[in-house]
Amino acid sequence: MAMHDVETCEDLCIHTDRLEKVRAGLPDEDELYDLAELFKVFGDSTRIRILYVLFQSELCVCDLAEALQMTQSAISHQLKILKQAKLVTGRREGKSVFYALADDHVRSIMDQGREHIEE
Amino acid sequence: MAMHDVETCEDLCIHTDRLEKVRAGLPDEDELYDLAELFKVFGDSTRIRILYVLFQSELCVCDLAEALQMTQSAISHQLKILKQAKLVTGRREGKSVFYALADDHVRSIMDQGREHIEE
DNA sequence: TGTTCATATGAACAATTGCTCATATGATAA
DNA sequence: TTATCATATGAGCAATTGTTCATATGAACA
Repeated sequence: MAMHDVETCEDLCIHTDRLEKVRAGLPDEDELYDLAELFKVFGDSTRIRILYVLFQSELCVCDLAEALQMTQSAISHQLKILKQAKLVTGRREGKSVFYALADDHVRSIMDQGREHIEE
Repeated sequence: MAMHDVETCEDLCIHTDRLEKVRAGLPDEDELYDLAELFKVFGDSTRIRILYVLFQSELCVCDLAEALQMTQSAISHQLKILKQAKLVTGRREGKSVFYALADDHVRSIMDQGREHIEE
């Protein structure tokens, strides 16, 4: 047999019919990338904790820092990421900025996650 | 006023009543950590693409590598992570190992994510 | 048995990430 | 205005992560 592409295994292993269907059914590359970026935001325990705290009450940055026993700066950096992902919203009130969950998707995504963990 | 804890902001900012309720309502530290770990698994576009491919058909490692145009080694490493998170299962058939989605949580978590992105 | 082939895995490296520290911004109050 | 206070942000660093490369494992078959 002649030399074949080193990136792929033997012909017997490749199920060409399946691969065609699979490629056709895949969403856009961009959409999958964005989806991964979204889950990356959920993939940090500090941010998860912030979101869970906001489930219960909107809070200012300072209160969040106190609740989670973390630096104001650390919280602020993470809030920026959460805001960019449209998971939280900020509302200015005097000197403080109060943060709250942006919508119900946040809650349902996290609920699904917990269900999976509990098996 | 006497010197106060530099880690917290002024007393006026701390909403003690809210903080107490919030702390009481938080899930275990461990559970939140595990949840973040789960989302971390979804937070990579290679793994997201693997999962989407497996939505449509179970495939062996070699086929996955071909479908996503990636090294067998890279795919294998990622499959290990997906398997540890119980998102996929492996089934040996001769020399090949066929991977499939572990359960329906995977699909619903990703659907929720896509809904959020589409706004 | 020994060979082949699909898969798994350890080490190494580059890229990314979360925190800290210092400082900037921007609103409030004197 | 100037001072104060809550928040935002840039630079730097340590830790984590995804890929590659080389090699190990383990099942099938001669």
